[in-house]
Amino acid sequence: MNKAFALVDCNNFYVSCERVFNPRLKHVPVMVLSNNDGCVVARSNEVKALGIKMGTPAFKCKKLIKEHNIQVFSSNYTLYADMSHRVMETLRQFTPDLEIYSIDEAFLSFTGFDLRDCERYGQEIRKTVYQWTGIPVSIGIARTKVLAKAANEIAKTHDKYFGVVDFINCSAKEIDSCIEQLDVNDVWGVGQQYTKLLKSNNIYTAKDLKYAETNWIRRRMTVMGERCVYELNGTSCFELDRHPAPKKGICSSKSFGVPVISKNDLEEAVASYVSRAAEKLRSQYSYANVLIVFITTNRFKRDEPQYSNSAYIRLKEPTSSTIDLTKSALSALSKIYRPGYKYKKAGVLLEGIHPDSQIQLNLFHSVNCVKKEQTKMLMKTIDKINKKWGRDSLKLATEGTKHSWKMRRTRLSRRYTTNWNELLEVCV
DNA sequence: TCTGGGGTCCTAGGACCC
DNA sequence: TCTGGGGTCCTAGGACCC
Repeated sequence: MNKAFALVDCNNFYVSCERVFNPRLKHVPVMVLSNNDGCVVARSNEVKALGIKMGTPAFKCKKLIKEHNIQVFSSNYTLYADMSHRVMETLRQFTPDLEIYSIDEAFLSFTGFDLRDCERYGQEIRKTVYQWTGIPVSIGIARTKVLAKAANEIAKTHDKYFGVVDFINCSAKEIDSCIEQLDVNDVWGVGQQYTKLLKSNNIYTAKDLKYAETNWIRRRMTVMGERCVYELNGTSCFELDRHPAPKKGICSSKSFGVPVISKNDLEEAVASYVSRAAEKLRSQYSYANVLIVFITTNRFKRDEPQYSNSAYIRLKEPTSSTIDLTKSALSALSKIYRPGYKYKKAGVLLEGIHPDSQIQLNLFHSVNCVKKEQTKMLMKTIDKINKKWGRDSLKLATEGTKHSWKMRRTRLSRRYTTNWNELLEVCV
């Protein structure tokens, strides 16, 4: 059967989340910053119109913020994650056959639907998501994922389509004239490097790429590039990924709000990051046997002494215990820590990840099965308590309590949907 | 003063195996 | 003078995504 995909993408997602609970933000310029209030990661249309690019450091747009009274927010991931969940659950009402692709995007399978009605389905979805969650979305519908992405891009940038672009009921000629307006950089899978390469070879738009020579594309952009060209031509190469595989690598890292100098502070931070990573590891029922710890100074401060290093540890035995992982991480940190530097960032990576049902024990390492079982129960209990009473209700002492290095979030909105003390107040 | 965080896939090359 | 063929696994590096 011919496949059909709809890509539902939330418009300016983080900004839209802020607007749901603060109507005063409608029709005024709004932006959301990354961790540490560092870079711009979400912009309302008004901010986009001012020419502020995604990823711009906040301090570089200070003047524009003041001039245009841009409303600025720190990232409120608790709120965004909960709103995302609500949007996805709403989409699930239309079909259980969907892939949650990112915090603000999902592919829906329309295969088997009466495809003459695509446009109407799209409008219905848009209306319902807005009514139930307050989040505006755009929808692209096509025979392949890459084309659905392209249709979505067009829906988002041209008001005349009212948020839904359906390529399935378009002729090839109509599709061509649409994707001719799309910069090749806006094609899913074409990033900065490939854009440079393509443009220097006279491939400027999505349409140019569609008709490019596939052998050349394969040679220069690997098999992924070739698949992308096929998808633009309507031949589906990427399936709906309904059950995402467990992660092969888990990373937890963050920049510090203030430069960190003391080893003790660094240890606290690393222990906290291990704790986050181990939680993620256990939530997908896996063990890891490789741990990497890295620390680095602020690379933007050229006049300050620079140092960065990482330590790789192959664990004697795979584990998911925060206690075991923390011990290894701290001994790794000791090896690379050098006093006298101003550290800006630290992180922990877990690799060599396998399901906890397929664990390879070490022949030369005595196994204390009772202790193993006890640790497993302990971790389970900690996870349960933290789930019920909030993150960090129970943690290792090594993680510290002061966290003087924690990230800066000076413009944080409330956790309107997940915390009783932060509910929206309405004055009548 | 101030520059994010967390992932994926593909390829080439080396070590090693029979 | 002559030096196989066919694999797997691992790692590093480079591209991409949101």
